[in-house]
Amino acid sequence: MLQILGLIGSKWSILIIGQLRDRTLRFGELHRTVNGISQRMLTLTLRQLERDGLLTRTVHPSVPPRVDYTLSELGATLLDSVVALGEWATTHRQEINDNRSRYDATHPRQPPS
Amino acid sequence: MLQILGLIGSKWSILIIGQLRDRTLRFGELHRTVNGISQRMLTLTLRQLERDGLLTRTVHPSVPPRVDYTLSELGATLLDSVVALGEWATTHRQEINDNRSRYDATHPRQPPS
DNA sequence: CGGAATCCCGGGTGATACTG
DNA sequence: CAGTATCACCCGGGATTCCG
Repeated sequence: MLQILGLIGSKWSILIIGQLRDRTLRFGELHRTVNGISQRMLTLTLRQLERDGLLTRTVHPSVPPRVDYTLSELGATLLDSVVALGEWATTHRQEINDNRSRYDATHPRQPPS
Repeated sequence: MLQILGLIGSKWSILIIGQLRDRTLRFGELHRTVNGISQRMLTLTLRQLERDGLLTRTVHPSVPPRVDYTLSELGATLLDSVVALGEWATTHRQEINDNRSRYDATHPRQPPS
């Protein structure tokens, strides 16, 4: 259970699954569309998602190489929840940032001596 | 956006919010019901959730001390997504574990020399 | 193009002990 | 009971370089 949540927990997993919502994407396309992810983390996260069977990895034996990533059926069952999470984050982003600012203002880290 | 997802991302956040689904809990109760969390991580995660305004922390000036944690309105708006995620994890737990085993069996870490 | 390998740092996390 | 403090470690994650 903890491991399963750990998988979902990765913000990168959420973003990647969100990107594959309704289309197949290549490695480079994911790299460009997933904001701020490094090549390393993209590779590692994709491997993990593949291992868990949430997406399928298709290698086209061409030159130059081409690798496609598509949500599996299992991955698709996660879509609704993931999309909901993403929308929640977008919707309440400002509110949360405000809360953080207010909290930080009223809870000084180093109580003034 | 990334920070917001990072917040949700924590498996502990998901589990804690799930526990507070329909009731107020004390620190010790959370410690007992959230499987495998250390006291330290429980404290830190609760602080973070409080900072973001997802839950409210109420200190009762009694002896012994008593601290109650309750979902805020904002936190409640996350409930549906979080609960859905939890149910998904429970439902597909076995399937994912099978996928992992199969993957590991067919993708040796050290290719036999 | 789509990785794998290596180096390296910061911080996330657990264990333990102490406190109001 | 509900934390805080401290130490120590592991690993998530970036930067860089090399490969098929």
